[in-house]
Amino acid sequence: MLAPLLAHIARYVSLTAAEAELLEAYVVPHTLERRAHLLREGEVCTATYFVVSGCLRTYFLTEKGVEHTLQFAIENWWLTDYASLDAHAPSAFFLQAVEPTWVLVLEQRGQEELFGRVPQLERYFRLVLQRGAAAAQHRVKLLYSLSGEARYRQFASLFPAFVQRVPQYMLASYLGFTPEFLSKIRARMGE
Amino acid sequence: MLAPLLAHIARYVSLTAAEAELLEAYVVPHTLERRAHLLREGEVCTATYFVVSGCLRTYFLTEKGVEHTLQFAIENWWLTDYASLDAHAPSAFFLQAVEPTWVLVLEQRGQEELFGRVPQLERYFRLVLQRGAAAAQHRVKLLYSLSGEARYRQFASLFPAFVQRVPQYMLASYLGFTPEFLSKIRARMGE
DNA sequence: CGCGGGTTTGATGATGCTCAAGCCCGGTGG
DNA sequence: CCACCGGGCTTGAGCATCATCAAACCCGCG
Repeated sequence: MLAPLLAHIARYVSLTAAEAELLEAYVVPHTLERRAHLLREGEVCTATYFVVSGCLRTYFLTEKGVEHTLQFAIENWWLTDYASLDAHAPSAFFLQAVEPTWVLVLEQRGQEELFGRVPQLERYFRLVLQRGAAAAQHRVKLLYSLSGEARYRQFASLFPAFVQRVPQYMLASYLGFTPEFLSKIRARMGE
Repeated sequence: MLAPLLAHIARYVSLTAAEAELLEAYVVPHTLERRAHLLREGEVCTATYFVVSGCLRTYFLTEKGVEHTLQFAIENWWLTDYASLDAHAPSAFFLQAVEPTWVLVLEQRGQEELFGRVPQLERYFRLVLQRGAAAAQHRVKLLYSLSGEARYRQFASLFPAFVQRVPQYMLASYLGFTPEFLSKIRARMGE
C-alpha cells in the first residue's frame, strides 16, 4: 500500500490514476526492525527511501568510533545518501531505522525511465529536494547561531514528542554535542 | 550571453537548439559590484541565481550583529534562499557578491511554465539540487568530525586559490569560528 | 538475578570566544 | 604627494562552553 506516498505527492503535483499505477510498479514496501540498517558505510547506495511510519536516520562514525547523526526522517520524508547514489560510490554514512519503521523503496535504477513517463514525478522530486535544501540551510543556521543548550531547548520545545521517541545519545549527536552534556542540560532544566 | 549556463546544463541533460532558445527568454544577465546585495534579510526571494564568474555568498546576522556565512557559490553554482522562494516568505538571509560577479537571473515566476515546455530543465534542476543536498551533508559531516583548526587546514588544502580570494572574516564565519581564532591558526601554521 | 546498554554525575582540561589594543595597508581628500 | 582615516587582520589575557574520562547508577530483558 502506497496510499501515504500518493497523498504526499498530491500535496505538490497531481497524478492521473494511470500515472499512479505506473508508479506502483517502481515502489516496493519494506519493514524494518528497530536498529536495522538500510545502508552501511562502504556500501553503494542504490535507492531512496520514503518513510510511511517510524523513523530513519543518517549517521557516520569518526575514526574514534563516535557516532554523529546527520539527519532524521519521520513520516513523509525521503532519505538517501545522494553523494553515493549519484556517483555509484561507497557511502560514508549509515542509514538506520531508529524504531520499527515502514518504508517505501524507490530504486535508482529505472528511475529516469519512470520520470520520462510521468514528468509530474520529476517535478515532485525537485520540490522535495527544494524543501530539503531549505531544511539544510536552517539546520546550519541553528548550529551557528545558538549554543548547545539553546539548541536543545529550541528543539525540545519544537518537537516535544520526538524527544521522547529517540534515545538521548542520538539526539545529542544530532544537536552536535556529547550525551554527557545533554544529560547535564536536562539536569539543569529539571531544577 | 548564457553560453556558460548552456555548457553546464549540457553536463546533465541535452537540450535542442529550440529549447535552448526558449530558455534564453527566461534568463537575464546581471552584473554585481563587490559587496552588492541580491537579497537582504526581510525581503522575499523571487529568483535563483547562476554564477557565471565571480562569487556569491549566503549569510545571516545574529542578534548581536555577528555575520555567519552559510554558503559560497562560485562559477557554475546556483544560489538562492529556497525557504523564502517556496513560501513567498521574508528571508532570514542575505545574498551578496563577494567580488565583482556576473550572474544569470532565473525568476521564479513563469518557471513552472518553462519546465512544462522543456522537461529536460526540470531534470537538470533536480540533479543540481541533488548535488546540493550531497554537498550539504558533506558540510555538516565536516563540522561534526573536525576541530576548527583541522577544518581550516582541510579547506585551505582543498581550495588554496579560494582562500586568497575571500576575506578572512568571511572564511572564518563559514568554517564556524571567529576571525581572531583564524588569525591564530594561521600564526601557528606559519611557524 | 545478573547482565548490559543507556544515562547520570563529577573532576579536569582543551578548544575557541570575548574584549581590548595595536597594526597594516589601501583609499580618499586636502 | 602626503596625511589621515578606517576596515580588516593580529596579538594577548581571561574566561565560558563543552569534551574527556571514569565511576556509579538505572532498568528492561534474558
